[in-house]
Amino acid sequence: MSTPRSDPPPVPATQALDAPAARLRGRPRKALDARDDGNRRQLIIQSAARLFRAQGFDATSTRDIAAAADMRSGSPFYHFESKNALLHAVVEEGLQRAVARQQQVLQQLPLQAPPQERLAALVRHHFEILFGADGDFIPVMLYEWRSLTPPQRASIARIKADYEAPWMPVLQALHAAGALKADPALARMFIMGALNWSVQWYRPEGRLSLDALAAQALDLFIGPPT
Amino acid sequence: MSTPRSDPPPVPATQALDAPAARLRGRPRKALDARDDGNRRQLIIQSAARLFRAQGFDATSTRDIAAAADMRSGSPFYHFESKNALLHAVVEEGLQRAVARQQQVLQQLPLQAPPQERLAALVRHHFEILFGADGDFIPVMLYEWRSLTPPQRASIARIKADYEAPWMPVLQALHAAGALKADPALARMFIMGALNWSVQWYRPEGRLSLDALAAQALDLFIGPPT
DNA sequence: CCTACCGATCGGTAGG
DNA sequence: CCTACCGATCGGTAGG
Repeated sequence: MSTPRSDPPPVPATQALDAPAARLRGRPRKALDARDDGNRRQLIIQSAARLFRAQGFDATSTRDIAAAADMRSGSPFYHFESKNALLHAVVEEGLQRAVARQQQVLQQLPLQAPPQERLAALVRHHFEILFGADGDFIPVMLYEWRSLTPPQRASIARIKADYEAPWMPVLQALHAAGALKADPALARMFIMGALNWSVQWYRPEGRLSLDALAAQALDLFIGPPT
Repeated sequence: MSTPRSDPPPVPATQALDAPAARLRGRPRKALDARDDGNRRQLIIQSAARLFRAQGFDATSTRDIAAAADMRSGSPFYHFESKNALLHAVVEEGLQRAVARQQQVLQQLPLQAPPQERLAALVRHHFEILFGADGDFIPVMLYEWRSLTPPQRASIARIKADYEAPWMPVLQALHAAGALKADPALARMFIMGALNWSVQWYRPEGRLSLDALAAQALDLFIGPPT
């Protein structure tokens, strides 16, 4: 009457032995598009990001992740050394994408764009990172920073600095122009905090659009556009 | 050679039986000030708050808490139904204290105090809550909201509403006076987010005082005092 | 990448 | 409030 100590068997548990003649009747194969690629690793990262965001790192078991990626419980460890290494991969990948996309956004601005317009683009893009299509990665970083090991944190902090760097000259220009009343370095911390905290209360499916959200944030920090 | 399955024995493990004559030579008594009060429960809450903040709710075992409160592993369950009930108690107690102290702060303001001064008091007090003497409770709420059960969240949300209520008339007055450029309801979310996020980066032992921190936040949101 | 499993830890409890 | 323990779960691994 005791609970089995090992993983539950796969769906069809008819023959236990892997007799050569039974090979083709074994466990159903994965869908073709999910096999033989090198993107099993990506699938794990994607699944982990979603679960880590929804439930938290500690509350997500590696078995949950394996199931979400359509694998058996031990298989994520073929791709990742540890659960922590997987968290690191999620955060690193999300942050690298964010840096790349932010650079694109900034390059698409007119060369002479005023700092107000630059800040608007940065803020709007930041909300996109938080709530857009693959918007699980950065919230995982925001929530689970504590779960990274110190060396992992150092590794992530370097990429994070790349993300934050472009904000400073913009805030300094706004401060010099009198549009920003606080010290630019502290303003950056407060502003990013205000934006990041929105993952706690903003719901993209609600009435308020991301554009309107960004406009209100800018109103608060530097007043309405002139 | 296997690890013991039960808790490690108390420091002196000489006699196993509780022979009446040996009563007075048993396990050392707790310090007098920690005994016979009804405040063992408070000690557990206090210890849990500190550990939950430092390590997170999931990463803190009830054994850690028991040890920090100078008890054996099962004893917290004499005072609390479950680990979750303990988390709820921590958050509830912290929030109730915050509401009470905030009311005091507001009552000490001059009756005719302008909204700028009122917001300054609210912001300054909020930082006090986050970084002051027993500053573990509210950060636990901010970090571990997800770990509360839905009924617990509803219970806490009611007290949270009491805490947040006094902010709205102040922000509305500032908006009407032209000092606050964003919609007051959204401004409240952004402002509290900016303040709350500071637990991620501000260190009270650093160069920046809480007063200076509050002044900078006010500069950002409504400009320098006139 | 799966099978079958280990060792550790954890929340919680019966009984005193 | 302690003792002694249970059942479940979890991260991770050897071997194929």
